[in-house]
Amino acid sequence: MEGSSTSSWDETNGIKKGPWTPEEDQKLVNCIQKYGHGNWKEVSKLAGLNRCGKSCRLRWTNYLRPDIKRGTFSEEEEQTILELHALLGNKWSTIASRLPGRTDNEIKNFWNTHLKKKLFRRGIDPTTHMPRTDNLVMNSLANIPPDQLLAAVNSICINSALPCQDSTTAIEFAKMLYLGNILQFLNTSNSTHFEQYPAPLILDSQLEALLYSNSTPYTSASTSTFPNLNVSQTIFHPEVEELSIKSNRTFTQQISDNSEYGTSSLCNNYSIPELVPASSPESFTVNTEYQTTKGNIISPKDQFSNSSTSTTFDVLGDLMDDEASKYFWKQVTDQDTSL
DNA sequence: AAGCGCGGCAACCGCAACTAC
DNA sequence: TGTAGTTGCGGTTGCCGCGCT
Repeated sequence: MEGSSTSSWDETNGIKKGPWTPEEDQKLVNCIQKYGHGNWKEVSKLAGLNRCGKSCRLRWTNYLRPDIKRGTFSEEEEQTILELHALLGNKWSTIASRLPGRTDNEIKNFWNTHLKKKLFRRGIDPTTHMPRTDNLVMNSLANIPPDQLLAAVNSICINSALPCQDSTTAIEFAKMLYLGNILQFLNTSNSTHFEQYPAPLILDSQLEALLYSNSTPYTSASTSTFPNLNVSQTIFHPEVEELSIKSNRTFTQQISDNSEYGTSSLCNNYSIPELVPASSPESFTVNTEYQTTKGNIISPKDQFSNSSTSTTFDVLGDLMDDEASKYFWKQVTDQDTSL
């Protein structure tokens, strides 16, 4: 690598590469303060640096410029980056021009190391800013009629329990809430309103605390509403019940509060945009051809692998139980609350 | 204490766009 | 109009520090 002491020199041109020393920085700053930076090749010469002009420019613009703001990104900056990236894509310099004191390189790094992962964990494809369809969750959801899926999620929210010690069941609950959020997103987003992101997961820190607290579960298992889901029904702990109901209201209320996206509207009109494949730029355009009443979501065969011959709850059951999805759901429960 | 793996970030590379002649 | 030089941009690399075992 160029950074090591032995490889910091371009053997063919005698040009130094790699990390800058404080002395080099000082030379460059002094030179630019004195002469400005019209021609970077000249700057390098005048400063007495054995660096190419390009390297000098990079060092100045990304590190030495006096107006550079360093440190962690604020919430506002983060939001701006998300919004601009949804609109512009990887136009880092353009995004940087909207964030005073931030460089394109800094924003790019921040995106690649933090924001991309953050969106990914929220079930959003970082490239398209649309719900991800590259996983089992979305593939399975695509084959479930929206009204049945909505009913299923609502029913699960009402009928399921929140055991406090069993992490497996905690994951089960996370699945339900996650599905709810996906549905919520699908019903409130559209291709032109790029600022819209999924509402923060219902699985907030307060709920998480309850899920993982050491209190004894109120218990106990009875028949699940959904045979294939294997979700045990237990009696609510009063505190948990309150939160669960609140969570459920958060989900359903937002739908019913807005007549345009009301439950009836959802069920009758299927105002759910067609799912899009992950990471394909052309998928920015949301297909607005919706389903006919009671019909399955029709997805191109090359997009979704699951057959639609199974029942709603078979598919949902598979989704909930499939071993392959364990890692995904573990991530949801482990990391979503840190968003 | 040492080894290992991983994430963050500075810096480089290659290509495209721009400018001057 | 063609060419060479310069600048800007986005993708990629690899060092470094930190946490874990």
